[in-house]
Amino acid sequence: MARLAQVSTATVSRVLTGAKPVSADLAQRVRDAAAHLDYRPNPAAQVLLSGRSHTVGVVVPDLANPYFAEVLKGATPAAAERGWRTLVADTDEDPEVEYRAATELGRWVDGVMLCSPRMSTLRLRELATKLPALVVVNRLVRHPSVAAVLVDYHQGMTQLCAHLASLGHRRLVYLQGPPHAWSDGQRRRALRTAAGRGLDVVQIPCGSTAPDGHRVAEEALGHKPTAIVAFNDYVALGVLSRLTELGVTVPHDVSVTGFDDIPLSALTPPGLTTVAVPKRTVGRLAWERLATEGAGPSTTATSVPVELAVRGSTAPPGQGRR
Amino acid sequence: MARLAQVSTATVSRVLTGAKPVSADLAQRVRDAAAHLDYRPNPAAQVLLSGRSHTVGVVVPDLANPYFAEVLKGATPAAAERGWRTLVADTDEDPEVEYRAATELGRWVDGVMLCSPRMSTLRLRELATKLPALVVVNRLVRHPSVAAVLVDYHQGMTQLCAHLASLGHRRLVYLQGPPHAWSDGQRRRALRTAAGRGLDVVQIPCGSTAPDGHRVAEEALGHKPTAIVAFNDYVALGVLSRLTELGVTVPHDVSVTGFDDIPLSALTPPGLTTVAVPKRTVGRLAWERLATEGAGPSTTATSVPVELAVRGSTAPPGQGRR
DNA sequence: GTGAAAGCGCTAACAC
DNA sequence: GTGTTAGCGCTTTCAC
Repeated sequence: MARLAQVSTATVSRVLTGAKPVSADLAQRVRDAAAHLDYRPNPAAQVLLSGRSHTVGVVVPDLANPYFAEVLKGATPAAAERGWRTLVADTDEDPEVEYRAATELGRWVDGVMLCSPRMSTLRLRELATKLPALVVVNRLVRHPSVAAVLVDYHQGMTQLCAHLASLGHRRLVYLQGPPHAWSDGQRRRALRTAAGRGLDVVQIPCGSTAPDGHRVAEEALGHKPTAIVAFNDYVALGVLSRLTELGVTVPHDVSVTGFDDIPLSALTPPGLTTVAVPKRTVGRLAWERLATEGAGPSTTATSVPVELAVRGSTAPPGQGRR
Repeated sequence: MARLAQVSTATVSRVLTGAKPVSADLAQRVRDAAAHLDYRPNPAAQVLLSGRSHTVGVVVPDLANPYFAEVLKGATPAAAERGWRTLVADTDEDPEVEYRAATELGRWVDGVMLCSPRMSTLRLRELATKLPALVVVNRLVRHPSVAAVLVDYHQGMTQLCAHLASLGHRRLVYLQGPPHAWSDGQRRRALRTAAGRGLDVVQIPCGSTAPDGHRVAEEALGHKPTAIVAFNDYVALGVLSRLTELGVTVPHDVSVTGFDDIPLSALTPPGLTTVAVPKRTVGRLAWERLATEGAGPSTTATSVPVELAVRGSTAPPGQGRR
């Protein structure tokens, strides 16, 4: 390459990085040769020398969950705009895999974006000291070097409860999310507050997928609620399916709500009442927190607002069961 | 590190890689020091030296599509078992982004897994010469250095048609997938054969998502089919939603089929008749083809069988519309 | 069985 | 403005 252009390797580097001025003549020769050979600097050598890979690692509990896929679709293009890559790891909801994936990624990348981590706070703090930079999505971590982007689940659930209460609902069943999910805790905190205001809330363990919702729907019904509040939309879809099988009509016999607002939610008759979360925005913001690392104390968490989306799956109760 | 253990860096390397025998005494000192410092070899340096990153790049058109998320969940653990990483890129169905992503990944990784590529065959061949190794999923490429893993969509669609024909269906509407999708071509090839055997098939452009299916369902109905054959399950779910809105009963008024067998398909009443594709197996096989690169001529494509899954969304036609 | 040293490809510091 | 050189951290000769 340098030989073809008859210049030193340093000159090639200067032309390609634009770090120092090079005479027009040489610069052209270098560019011609580079184009001719389809030459690109070896990334490994660049990383070794600079210690920076311009890559951010993204760790998610489950890529098949549309929520995280969307977060990724927010983060990746935002990063690409500045010439950064994203490297994704799926942990299958396993806290141990999560920790290992983050640690290992940390050796390659300049920063890690940890989405809805299931690991303990202790290990999370450990990670903070090991990784070059860390931003956590959907989990509050009090640590000077950990940035956080938080969706306001508490506010969303509060709005959902207010909506149901205003329709006249008094008895709800809440289908809990995965264990150790911070976002589940936020939702439940809001439910406790709502319960203090006269709403009767039964909670049952469930999960985060449609099969989970399908499985527990009948049990939920056993508690005679007027509304079933699912951890997220995907779970709610499973609930709706099961209710249909059971001959229970929504919202006539029981109301159902979700959370997140995935594409199917608007379509599935009668339309799922949910809380819209700007998922791509979450991804973009998380990337930005990582990119502007050091531009200020990261102790403040970025909060992302949500919006109630009322559709056909909620209605006043009390028409009674058939 | 080497200083702490009072040995040369070469000895450290030999202990850690296990390349050459080292006396028990030294080996223990090295291991202790490594554990104490939580030492790990710098990956960039290893890559620079060896030219191998033990990383495979996976390029998919859309991560939000459960299909590709599942393929990934097949490939990643299989690769991890051998100490390999996967690096994922989402191209948003854009052939240009796809080419760039694969090319750029190729500089980092030891091989690229290109899933359902939308780019032209010409560019695909170009890629083959640029990349260290290439396996293509769901696309037939005749090139000596390109391995292929193909799902037998043709066979699946043939079975689906046979099933519908045996129920007595004579007029179908097929909702086409994304342009340039090889798998769509395979399905259509099977449909043409079926058409030659007396099945009347109307094809209309659609896409690969639930909103796509929702959008075109009414148009499909306009062709007065007794069955609607969707490109995939996700599309079919959109169709089912729209039909419900329109007061059209499945399978009484019209039968509906999907393809792929995603988790929701089994749940959604009345249960979606579809073709089950072993998605994780596809991912695993693709990884294996990449890993055993050079272990033989890659000109033969690996074919993955599929299986018809009959559920409630298909039934004999002819009860007529209400 | 062990250490010293070369060199992977690149960029920054240092001559000229 | 340009070339020469050192050195990023590792593994692999090559000597001993």
